Amino acid sequence: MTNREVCEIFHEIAEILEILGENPFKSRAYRNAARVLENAGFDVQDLVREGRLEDVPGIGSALAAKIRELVTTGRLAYYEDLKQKAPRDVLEMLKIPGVGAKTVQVFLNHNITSLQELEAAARDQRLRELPGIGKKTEEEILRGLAAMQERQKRWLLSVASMAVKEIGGYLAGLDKAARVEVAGSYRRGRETVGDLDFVVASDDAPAVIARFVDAPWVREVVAEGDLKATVITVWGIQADLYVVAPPLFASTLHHFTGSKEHNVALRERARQHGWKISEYGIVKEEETLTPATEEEFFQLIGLSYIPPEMREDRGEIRAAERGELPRLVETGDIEGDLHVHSRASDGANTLEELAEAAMARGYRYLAVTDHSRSLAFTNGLTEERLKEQREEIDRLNREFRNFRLLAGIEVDILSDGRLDFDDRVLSQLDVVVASVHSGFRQDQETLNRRIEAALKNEHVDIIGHPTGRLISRRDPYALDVGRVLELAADTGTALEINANPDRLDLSDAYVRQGRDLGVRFAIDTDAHHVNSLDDMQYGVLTARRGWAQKQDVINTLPLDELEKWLKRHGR
DNA sequence: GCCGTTTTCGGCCCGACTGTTTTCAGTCG
Repeated sequence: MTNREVCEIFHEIAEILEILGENPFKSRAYRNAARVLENAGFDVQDLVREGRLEDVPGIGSALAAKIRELVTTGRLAYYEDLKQKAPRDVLEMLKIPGVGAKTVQVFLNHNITSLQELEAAARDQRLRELPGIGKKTEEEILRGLAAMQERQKRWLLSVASMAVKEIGGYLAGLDKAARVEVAGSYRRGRETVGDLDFVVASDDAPAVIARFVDAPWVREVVAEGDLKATVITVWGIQADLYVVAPPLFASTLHHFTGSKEHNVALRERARQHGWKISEYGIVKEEETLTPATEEEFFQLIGLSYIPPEMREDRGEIRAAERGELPRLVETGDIEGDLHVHSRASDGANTLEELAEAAMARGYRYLAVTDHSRSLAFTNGLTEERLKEQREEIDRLNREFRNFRLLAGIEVDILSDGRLDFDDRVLSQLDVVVASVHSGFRQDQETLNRRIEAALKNEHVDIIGHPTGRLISRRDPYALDVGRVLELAADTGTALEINANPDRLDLSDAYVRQGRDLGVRFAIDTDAHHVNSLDDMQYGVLTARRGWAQKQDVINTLPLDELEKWLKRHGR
């Protein structure tokens, strides 16, 4: 029983309790405990073994007993009972927009106990007979049922980014908009976002709202009020707009940047001091303070500035109280990219084009790391072709000033754990990235052996996309990542934060875990085209979400220090 | 169900929008 499995069960229990009309604070307690476990750096099984469950804030005697039962028997009688009362199909009803626990209660009281029955009742116009439900709600439910698949979708950061540029540009162009900022999970740099939130400062809210719902990229207006509006865009992604008077901009921006958990924790803390926090500012002793900036906002409540990427209630508030927040790595710290492909394997560009693009981005170096021979479908390089490429790189480097192409390889970690080139070949290269591209379905033991062999090879500098996941398309390999992190800290091998928005691998949570162990990272784009060099921003966001600092990331090093690191790195 | 410089009992984050109501509950972020 993993942390994640316990969390899922707790979340489900919380939903069932709400539908059953139990004490709302009880379901909150389950949710809260689930969230603590999700973000925890520990394994519940260890805590159970060590009898330390109750030391975890949010877990008292009752929840501890339930976790113990789950971990030791794999089942939970209480949960089995609850499931009888509200089967999964009923919980699905909560996913319909506008339908919450109270509405589901009404359905259950009128013998509507499945999505099918719900749809039938709506079609027969029987729903509108129920208390608190009218014609509009009935229609909304029918629409919601039809769009359920689509609406649950989350969007990759790269897709959201395109929409943000368009919408942000449009809003910024409005006369009445004094300030425009994107908020929400996009601003926090989450790997996927469910919708987009914009905050605009204006003295004329109605005018801004009117232009927003009337924009050319609006497909459907979901809600329209005096201060906020919600639309579905032509790209399918939902966009929310909040318009406030200029003095309230910073408070509102903070509020809608979230996360929800961060906000709740912050308000809870404020309440303990006798203050009150809302999007309208901070109330201290009857006086409402409206900070001009987010920096001032945090200052007013006795905290140092918490960057958006850290606002997840994962310990950032306590760190800010103590002035112990890390100084997160920034895009401007990046001196070069250590994993890109050229035309020699499956990339699109020549070495010159790659070098030029790197220099245009202010980089001091770029490692060309084409695939190795065994990846035939990528036109992987043989030893001979690798040698030719090295010669061309040497020739080009003689012409560059303040820039260096590094000769590298993305060497395949073969199914049996050997590398695709022997040590003699690898030792002649500047940078060696080792990655798994086959045998994804092997068992955990085998996969760990393969990666561990690569980590222990003294010529390997970086493990590429360490867990192999593709966001919302392919799960990670069955890897014990904890063990990989520990070994990487030991051997001094860097782990990649692959910046490709489909990968973001390592993920933010693993970065955080690795950082605490002293792992070094390389933020690489794995670009197959010069345009993808710009993906670096997503990798940096992920690193920041994992609390990584400049010194945790090897490609922030100036060239001479990087070369020293590549030669030694801790061995 | 948790928790305690206000508490071992009585609290537990805050406000806008919508629809169904005639003053508010439910939902959402």
